Order: sequence, then C-alpha cells, then structure tokens
Amino acid sequence: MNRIKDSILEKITGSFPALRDLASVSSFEVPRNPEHGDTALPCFRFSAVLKKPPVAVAEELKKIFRDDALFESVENISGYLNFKYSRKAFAETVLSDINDGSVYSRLKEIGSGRTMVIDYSSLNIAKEPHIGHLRSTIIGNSIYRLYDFLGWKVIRINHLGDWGTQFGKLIYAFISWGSEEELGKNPVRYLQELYVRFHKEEENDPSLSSAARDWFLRLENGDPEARKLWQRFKDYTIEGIKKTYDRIDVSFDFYRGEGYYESGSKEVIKMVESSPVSKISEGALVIDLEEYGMPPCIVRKSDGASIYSTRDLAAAIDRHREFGFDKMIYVTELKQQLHFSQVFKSLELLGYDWIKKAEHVGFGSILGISTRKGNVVYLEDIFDEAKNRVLEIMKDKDIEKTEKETIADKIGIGAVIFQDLSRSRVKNIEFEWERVLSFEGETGPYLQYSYVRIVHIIQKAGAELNGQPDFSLLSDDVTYELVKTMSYFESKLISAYSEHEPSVIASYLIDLAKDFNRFYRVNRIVGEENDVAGSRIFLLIALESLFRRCLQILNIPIIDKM
RNA sequence: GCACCAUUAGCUCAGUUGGAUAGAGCAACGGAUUUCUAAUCCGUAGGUCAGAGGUUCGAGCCCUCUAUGGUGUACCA
Repeated sequence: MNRIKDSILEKITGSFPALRDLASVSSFEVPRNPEHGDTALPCFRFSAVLKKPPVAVAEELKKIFRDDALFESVENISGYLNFKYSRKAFAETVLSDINDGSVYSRLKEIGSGRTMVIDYSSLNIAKEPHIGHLRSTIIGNSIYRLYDFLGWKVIRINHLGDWGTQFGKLIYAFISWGSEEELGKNPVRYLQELYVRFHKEEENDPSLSSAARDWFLRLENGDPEARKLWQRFKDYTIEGIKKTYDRIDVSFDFYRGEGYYESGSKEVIKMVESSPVSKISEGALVIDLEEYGMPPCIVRKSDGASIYSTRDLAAAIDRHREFGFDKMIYVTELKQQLHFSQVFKSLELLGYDWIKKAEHVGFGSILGISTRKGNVVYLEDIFDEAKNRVLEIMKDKDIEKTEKETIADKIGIGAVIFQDLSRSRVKNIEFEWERVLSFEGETGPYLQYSYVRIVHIIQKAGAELNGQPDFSLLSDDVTYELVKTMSYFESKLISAYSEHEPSVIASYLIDLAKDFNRFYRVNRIVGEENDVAGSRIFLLIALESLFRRCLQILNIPIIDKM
C-alpha cells in the first residue's frame, strides 16, 4: 500500500528535509524474513548525507514513529528501519481502500483519458492462427485492458498482413494449382496449404519467386484479376479468425490491413522522394541510416513496388493524423526490433517528432513450429484438445451437459492463455503439449478454481452478513499474509503497466491464490459466529474484486463453477 | 563480422529495478478430506545464480571480457 509508505516518508522528510531527494516509495523493500517486519527502509544510503553510520541513522528515524498507531513496532536492526504494521489498522486501511473503490479511482487517474493506439495480433491473411500468433494477441489484449483499466482511452488496431509479395505467392499458387471446390470447404486452411506448396516448389524452381513478385506488382497496380482474388482471400480469412477471437474474447476497434494504407504508401513515397534524407541506392528509394548503425530503410523497391516499411511509415502517419495519440504501441515478435527501429528513426529524420511516443513491445518466439515446413499446431486444435482433457477431468461432476461444455472450454482457454502470459515477454518458449495441458500447480485452472471458491463462499454466507466488520478479527497469521499480498495490488499493476509486462500480474495472481487457499484451509466462514463470518466476508469481497480484475486484464475466462 | 536477447534447483520459471539467510511450480518421497469444491493444503529433498575480473558499505541484478543458445543483419513480413 503506497499510502502507508507515503505517510512514513512524509514524517521522515518532515524531520530530516535533507533526505527528501534520497527517499521515495521505491526505497522500501519487503523483508525476506517476516520476523523483520512488513516493510523496511534500508538506511545505508542516508548515512553520507546525515554524516552518521547507518545504524545511528536508523536509530534517529525510529524515534519519529514512537507513538504511531499505524505500527505495532518500529525497529532498527543493523541499519534497516523495520516496520511492523498494526494488523488491525492495516487490515482496515487496505480492505476499506478496496471496498470503497478508492484504489481503483487512484489507478484511473494514471491515464486520465489520454489516448493510446495499440497494434497487435496482426495476423497474416491466408494463415490459420497457430500457437505463435497467440502471444501477440494475448499480450496485446492484456496491455490494452491494463491501459483501459488505468484510465486510458485505447484504440485497438489489427494490422492484418494482407499485402505484399506473399500475396503474389498466393495468387500465383491459386491460379496454378487451386481448386474452387477445395477453397469452399475450409478456405483458410486450404490457402495455407497452397502457401506451403508454393515454398516447396520454389526450392526446385527459383523462377517462381519472380512470378510471385510480378503478381504482387500487378495487385498493387490495380489488376482486376489480382484484386478480385485478393479481396476473396481476405474476406474468407477475416471471417475465419473472428471465430477464434470470439472464442477467447478478443476484439478490435479497427481491422486495417496493410492494403488500407495503399494510398498512404503512395503519398509516403512521394514525400520521401523529395526529402533530403532519402537517396536512390541500388535502384531502390531508401532512407540511409548508416550513421545510426542500421541498414537503410527501404521505401520503394527497385521494381517500383512498396514494401512493409512503406506501409508502416504510412500507417504511423495516418494514425497520428486520425487519433493524435499520446502513446502508440506495437506488439510483435522481438525479431522485428530492427525493423521498428528503422521505421521510428526514419520518421524522426523526416521531421515527425511525435514518433517518440511510439514504442515497440517485443516478445520471444515460440520454438519448435514452422509455417513453411508445415508442422504447425493450430490454435483451435490446442483449445479443442485442452477442452477435451478438461472434460475428462470433469466427467464425474454433477453439471448439466451444455454448461459443462462451456465451462470446459473456458478452463482449457484459461490454461493455454495463462501459460503464455506467465513468462516474461522476452523469453523464447519451446512449445510442449504437456505444459500447455497441465492444470495443476501454477496454472490458469488453479486461478479459476481459487476464484470459484471465493465466489461460492460469498454466495453461501451472504445471508449471514450484517453489521460492521471487526478488523481485529482479521489478524491471525494466515489472514494477515493474505491482506498483505492484497495490499500489493496497486504497485503490481503499476509495474506491469510501466514495463508492459502482463507476467507481473500473472505471478501476482498466483501469490493471491496461494495465500487465499492457505486462508481457506484454516479459516471457515459458513457457520461461524456473525462477527467472525462478517469480517471475513468483508475481506473476501475485497479479494474477489481484485482477483476478478486481474483475471480480466489477463483475458483469463471467469467462471463460477468447475 | 556486427547488433540485439537469453543463461538462476533434474525440468519450467520468479526474484519487488543495488539490500538482510536466492524463492515457486513440475517431477520424486511422506502426510492432510464426516468440512465453504482435494484442479486444494502441509512437509522432506534439491543451488559454485554460465565463467573470470571490476565498481561499493553491500552484486543474481550495474560495467568489461569470455563461453553457450536464440534472433536479426537492403528490396519477405
């Protein structure tokens, strides 16, 4: 709870103004050994300013808190100023802060209505989403929900890969080998097969590469046959991927493929041509970035066609013109880091100062799968398999059949999403079925299960509730640990937000769940005396509210039965 | 060649931005259920934080070098 730290700081800097610049909320740490207290202020760095050894500094500071009701004890242990909260006062402060909504209002003020544009998921047309696409979708959606929760106005854009040489490949492949009948059956999967076939044949016949480039050029020049096919491929794919998005409850404000920026790209090319920072190199129009240690940013290929950098330049300019954002985020694989550095630097050189508000949020790859080789694990297949495993576990549960199906689907999805979000963004992930399909220990279903328990207790005991909670009844060790963990909510969300790191929330949820399950084991509610039950319910209402919000931010489905 | 990222328990990972005795989950072994859901809880065991220097009161975290793995490096996205 930052509020408590703030009040400590206020008192300290009141007595020792010299420490004003040295001490902040982040100066505090949580002692590893609980006997050392609940929060601690290391005084080592203050000793130079106050010209005293750390132990003497801590001793001086300790005197300030002599009669403070907020603390049970304040002690100086070898240079650390250790605070032990009064459990009753602490529970009251933390739980009331949540239950009266104060903590949420404070968090809303962080964004205070500023505008953020986020580009994520960004699937390729004619490629069925596989496990590799889940990361951008889920990390991006989670960052969106976090910003939204913190009071930002967020605009979500799905920058579909619907333009480029790959489309030349597809058009060529469909005209050469395609069948209308096959296309009708399962369009997306069929297009993908054609794509894989193209790459295989290309290995033996390099002339296919130039044929594909040629088809793309025709597409870009408005060739009716190319356009017609392109539009059909695109419509089919969007229809298909929307089903997957619905299943995991992801949506966008705009689907804007690269094709959307076609005219913008032409304007960009014109503008770059007449800019002093561009030049013609090996037949291509480029912005030279050698000075910044990067290869040039290509704006127009030597065959006259645009390239992805062109489209990204156009998209950024267009988005700024339309939304006037305060922040723009791109969520893609880490691999594209260089590309975005080039695009950002180029825009800066072209005089677009606002590009400093843009940020590339990269994440590690999923290893062990490859589209070109065709050994792909499709997202829908993973969700289906997960659902089946869950149904097997649920076979003896007394739940009506269609409801059971729905719940199993949500549990499976929760498992898949959680295992993805629980690791730091930058780490590569080796795809392993056994990991994705595990439901015990630190997993999505564990969180869902814990949440179900919380909700059930509140429902069952709800009727017994009356009167004011007595916070002195919430001071046993297990309860106290839970309240302490709850008190970290605000700072955890802020650090997830400033690092664009959903995994911070994922591991926080695990902490909350563990502390709650321990609490659950020891402290009963249903059937207890009114004052005890009522006070514990007050705690659980706060917990449910934190828990639900964290699950929502991570896109883990919320269920009330399992 | 150059650049970026990673390296912590048998496996998969945390580590509150430089603080006190490095923590979880899985796997292994032992235990808990007439109870608000056992997809849970408790315990045992497991470590040269890749290696070597450096910075300072203090380093898993910062700096330098090395090793290993991954990725990128001009007309694919």
